[in-house]
Amino acid sequence: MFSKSCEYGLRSVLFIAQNSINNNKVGLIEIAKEINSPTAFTAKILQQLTRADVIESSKGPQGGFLISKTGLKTLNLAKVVEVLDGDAIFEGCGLGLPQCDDQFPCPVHDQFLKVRKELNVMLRTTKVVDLAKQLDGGLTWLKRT
Amino acid sequence: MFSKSCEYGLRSVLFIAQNSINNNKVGLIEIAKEINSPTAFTAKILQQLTRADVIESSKGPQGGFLISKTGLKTLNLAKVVEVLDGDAIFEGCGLGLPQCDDQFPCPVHDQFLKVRKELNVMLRTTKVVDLAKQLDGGLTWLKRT
DNA sequence: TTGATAGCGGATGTTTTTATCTTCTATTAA
DNA sequence: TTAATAGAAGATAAAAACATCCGCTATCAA
Repeated sequence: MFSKSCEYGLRSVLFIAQNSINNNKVGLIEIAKEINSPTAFTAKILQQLTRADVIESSKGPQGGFLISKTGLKTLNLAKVVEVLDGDAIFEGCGLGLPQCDDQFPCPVHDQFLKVRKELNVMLRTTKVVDLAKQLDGGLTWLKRT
Repeated sequence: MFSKSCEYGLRSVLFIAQNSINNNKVGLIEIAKEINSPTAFTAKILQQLTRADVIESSKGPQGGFLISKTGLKTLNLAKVVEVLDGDAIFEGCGLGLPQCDDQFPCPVHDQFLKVRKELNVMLRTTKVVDLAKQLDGGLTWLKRT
């Protein structure tokens, strides 16, 4: 469904969000360890998310990553996916045809339009902060303890 | 959503099905040309589909690919996707977590379960033969003429 | 002010996916 | 029976995705 980058990105964002709720900044090493991802690769992804203003970073000792209170209010899954995987999953033709649109639909156009729309709505309406709260409450897991 | 292999595979199957409806066998060159795919790569994909009994092939002059009448009756999109992309799209965790299940759900488990289920139902209930008929009737396109 | 820390950015390496090339075998028709 | 056709299969190559390494810069605390 998503690229590895996007999976690591989503997991990172959720873990950072969980910590930001508790006013806690988290560093790269801790993030990679906690979401079980390759450290250096995760660093690249966090850089992308920082540049896109999805998360904030600070350098130096006691540095790390966080999501601001205002950021938490609006951040949804779609934004993270968009930054890391682009809009292919939202827009692209199911059969990979470049010329497929409503006027010249591919054979699976209608079927995919419906499913993709549902995915889009789900990603757009699912707020990171809500998932982070469930995670913090022990209702969901990023890693088997 | 799907790999390139799977996209080419689905397009091939639909084109072969359209021809099989009209009792027409089609060769590799024609398929690749008609669905706008790299010929040699498409050959590999057709081999996979042949081995999996999704399509049938015959060698030599007048050889080519086809889908039998009985095959057409039952073939759906899910089968093709399964052969070429495996079941990751149906089963895998949205965040790529290996230990994610109903008992230890990841933060997006419920949301993805729903979307994935819809995708699964859509792929299983969409019959290749019906899409092929629409294609044959000029209602949908695999290639802009 | 200086040393340690931690993120940044460019270069590099590995693996997987995508794609091609070549040789072989089965089939058909003349 | 033979020449041409067309798919099968293995080796090879190119591109993209995944991942690492290393020197740099900003920051904080002593």
